[in-house]
Amino acid sequence: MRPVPAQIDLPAMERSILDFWRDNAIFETSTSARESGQPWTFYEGPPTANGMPGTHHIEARVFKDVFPRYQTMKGKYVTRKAGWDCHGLPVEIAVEKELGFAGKGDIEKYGIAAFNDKCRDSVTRHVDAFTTMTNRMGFWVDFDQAYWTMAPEYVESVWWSLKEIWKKGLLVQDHRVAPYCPRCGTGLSDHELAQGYETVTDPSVYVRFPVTSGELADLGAALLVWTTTPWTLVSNTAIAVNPEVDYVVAEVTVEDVREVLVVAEPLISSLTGEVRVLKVVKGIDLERTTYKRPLDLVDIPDSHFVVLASYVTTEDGTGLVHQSPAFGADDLAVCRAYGLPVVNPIAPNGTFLSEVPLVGGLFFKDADKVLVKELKSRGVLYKHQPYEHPYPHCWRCHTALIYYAQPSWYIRTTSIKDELIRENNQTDWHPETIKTGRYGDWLNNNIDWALSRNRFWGTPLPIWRCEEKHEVCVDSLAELGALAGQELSNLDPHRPFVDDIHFPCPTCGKEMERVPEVIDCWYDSGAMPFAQWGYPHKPGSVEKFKAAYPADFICEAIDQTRGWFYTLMTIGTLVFDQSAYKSVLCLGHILDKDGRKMSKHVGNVLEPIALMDQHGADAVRWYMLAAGSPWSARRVGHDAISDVVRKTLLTYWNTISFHTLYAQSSNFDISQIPAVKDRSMMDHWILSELNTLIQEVDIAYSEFDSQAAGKALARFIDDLSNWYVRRSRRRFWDGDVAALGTLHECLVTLTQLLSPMVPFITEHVWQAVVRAADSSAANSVHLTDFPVAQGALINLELNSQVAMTRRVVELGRAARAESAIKIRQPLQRALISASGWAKLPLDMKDQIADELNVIDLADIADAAGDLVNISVKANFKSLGAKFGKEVQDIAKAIAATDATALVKTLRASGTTKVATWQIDLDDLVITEVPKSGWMVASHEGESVALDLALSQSLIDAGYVREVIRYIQERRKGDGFEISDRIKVRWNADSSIVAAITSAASHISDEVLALEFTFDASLPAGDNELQISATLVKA
RNA sequence: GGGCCCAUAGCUCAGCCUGGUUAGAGCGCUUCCCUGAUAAGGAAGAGGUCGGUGGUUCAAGUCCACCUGGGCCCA
Repeated sequence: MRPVPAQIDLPAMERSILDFWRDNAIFETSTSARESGQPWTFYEGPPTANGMPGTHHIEARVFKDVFPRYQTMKGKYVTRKAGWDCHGLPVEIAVEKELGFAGKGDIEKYGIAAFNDKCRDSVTRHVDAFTTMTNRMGFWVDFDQAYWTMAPEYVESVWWSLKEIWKKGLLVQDHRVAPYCPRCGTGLSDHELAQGYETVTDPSVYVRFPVTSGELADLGAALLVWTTTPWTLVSNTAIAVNPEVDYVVAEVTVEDVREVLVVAEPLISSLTGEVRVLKVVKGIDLERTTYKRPLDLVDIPDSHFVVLASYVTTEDGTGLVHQSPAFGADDLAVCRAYGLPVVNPIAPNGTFLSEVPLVGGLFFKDADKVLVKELKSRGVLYKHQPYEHPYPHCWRCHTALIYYAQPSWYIRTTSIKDELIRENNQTDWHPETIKTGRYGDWLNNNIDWALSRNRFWGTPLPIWRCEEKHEVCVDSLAELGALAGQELSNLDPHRPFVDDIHFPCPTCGKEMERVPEVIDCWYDSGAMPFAQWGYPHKPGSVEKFKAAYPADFICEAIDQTRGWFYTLMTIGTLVFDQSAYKSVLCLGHILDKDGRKMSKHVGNVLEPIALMDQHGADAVRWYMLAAGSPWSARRVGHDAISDVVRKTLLTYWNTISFHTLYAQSSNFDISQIPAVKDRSMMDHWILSELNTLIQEVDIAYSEFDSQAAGKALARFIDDLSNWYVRRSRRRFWDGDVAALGTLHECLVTLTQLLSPMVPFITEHVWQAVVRAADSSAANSVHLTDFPVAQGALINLELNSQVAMTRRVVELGRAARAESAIKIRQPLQRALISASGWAKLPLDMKDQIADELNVIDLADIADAAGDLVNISVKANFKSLGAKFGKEVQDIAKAIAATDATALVKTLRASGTTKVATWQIDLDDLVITEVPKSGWMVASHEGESVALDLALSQSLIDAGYVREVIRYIQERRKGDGFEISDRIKVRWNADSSIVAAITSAASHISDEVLALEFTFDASLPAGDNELQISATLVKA
């Protein structure tokens, strides 16, 4: 067995393990060896390669690593194909910044081909950084087979799926309301939008909309509507009310002028004057009520009635919201549901179309003043006041943005809502609350997927159109080539090259050209289950796809609920009528040590490689997996990481080091380990705990609960190190092969159980300890099978007895500390009170006596008799269940009763009456402590009492312990090996010489002395008993 | 503005589903002990208005409502 140093430099060790894995192709072997196993499918959510990796990337990647490793050990065939998300606005923005561009115009001037080349370069650069970090952290994923969403075969696969959707009629062009800068003539992304909010003061107007049908019309009522954008009234199409809200029809009288207005009941205060409520109507009952619009400047057919919309609130305004679908996303969605037309009287430059009366040619914002005046003159303006609110402006030119309907391509996901909900119900979410919570809500309120982007670096939308609006959707370069009558199989399927392909319309013969948009890059990543194989075009892809769909496991952070989790499920359901994954682990985010989100701007980002080089990748991994709930947001800092390392990983390491120390000195040979039945109770206990642990960890891993696995493993490491090893030390000194063998077996299994979480240190241990002792062991811990629990070795009673033993020892130590008598000083006896004490095996009682350095142990009940003080307390849990609200009175009655007599009666007869209540033993919490002369420690009904009386023989025995300890310390200080035999000459204070001399042979045995000679000429030692000694190797 | 999640010791977190009267663990700090694992191990102490306010209940960290702060997603 190779010697294992007591200290370990985790980062250095990890580098050598990385070399070992690479040189011996361990990852490749771990999967290829399982090729005949049942597949267990993992999908890698591709990181967007638009920036450098951060510590939050480690988080998801640790979880993506640990469960595939576990499943591999369980015999499953788990391939792990890497992937890179290459397209999208973030990449474009990074490149624009690099080139110093200020907008889309600059890109067009620069040339789309050249710009896209730059994007491609940028992606490649960042992929390298991700690869380095991924390797360093020990995430096993196959980079050689990685899919790239910008690869031609990937793009063609995406095209194929889009055509499938298009053929179903679910990929259509429609309007989309998006923020738009009328000066720059461009839409803005959300990201850009966030940078440009400014506080402005707009006119807010309350306007009357007279009802023209039904009972309300007979009353002469008008709907009262509030808006901060009077210019949108030109295109008023409908009025929305909340179906759940109560609306009042109120008669309002001001200076003898009387009118009837409708507002939401909670907002009745928006009415001024004398108000009399005529009736109350639910919003839902107002549906389709027609009204006369205040302005009739443009033609809007088949409209102007009340619609229902749950987004309408009663926070401000009147609870009736005017709808202008060209200028509001909510408005558009609501009006579309009612089949209302989208009328847009504003030109792309932000001015009203010239043919619009009154405001034609005016900039939209400037029209407000004119329109308010007009409303006033028409007598429909009820109130008018300035309103201050944040409003988005263009971050480049500070022009007020306009929410503006632009043509956009949609996937009609709303039409498969039921299927999505069905698939979601069959999905195994971790944590479960996401299924019905955040994600379920999102599906229930599903809106169509706005798929297109007016950008450059993305998968081009494969739709060609002629001027007659005939459409062709293309599923591959081959199909495109056939249509265009040219060989295109080597065409780069990106802009601008695909834009250059034109062909005659199959329907009318006119020339077709591609629509200008590219698609949302979220579609790219959501298409990875099939596109990673180039399905269905690439040879072999059909088989590969079928074997790996859907995934057994995916894992990302919580922000992916509307990102990848959604696009995967949606595309899968659209194309294959089945979600792309069965189980999904949804992680919380990583925050900095103060609970703030990590951002470059704040400067609190932890650089991942530096973090791992400081603490070790295993340390960071263990922290991510086992500290705190994976699904809650968690803080990460240096101190937090080094804590968990010390506590768990170094304790594990110390145990390994201890084992090798004694295994080496006694030539430990695994073939000599005795059968389990021939081993001691301690061995049986730790093997019982070990097999319990296997079951616990197996279940935890299979349920994706790394925290539970980590907790169980940490507890076992503590049991092993701080109880089994500690209590068995003498056996290790003696080279007891049963003890060494048991510890070895525990460490082998423990190393395997730990290996998915901390693959480096466990590999190191496997090589240095396991393979060194057993030439038949696998080449790597990661090539082993997951341990199988032996039920026959689990003994729960033994487990709980040892747990009790440890609790009693803890109490004893507390009493010792309190008494100020050091543990080296033996005591005559201790009294124990603990349920189950009588049945405790002698072995364990001996251990307690040994730990506490006490000669006799006795049950408090037997030994103490009247020496015991008994106190009782009401057990509210059991009393509450029986007597309900009377418990307080019973508790008082119990407190007033003589405790000793009460317990005596109860112990004799099992039940008794306190005042008028019949109670039994379970209704009391009994604490027994000895009376004076004893040192007592108690906790939760268990007590240990120490007899502090010291006889001369006890004191002498204490001296002997002092001498033994002194010589042991000298052995270590003088640099003797643990097995060296020595000769000792000693001296000590004259008062203790006799006691030591009479214990000479015992002392000699303990310190491995062949000679133990008193020598009065030695100078007195610098300690309380003046002990001194010289040690010579024998 | 809306939805969801979170808030417990100086720090990192259990406990909450299923309410029970002394709220735990680890780290850190102070003191002490043990030592043939020693840059380890053990004990004690200090440290908590369980984010706030109301409510339900004999009893609330735990259940309910609202509020505050943080996070995520969406506007």
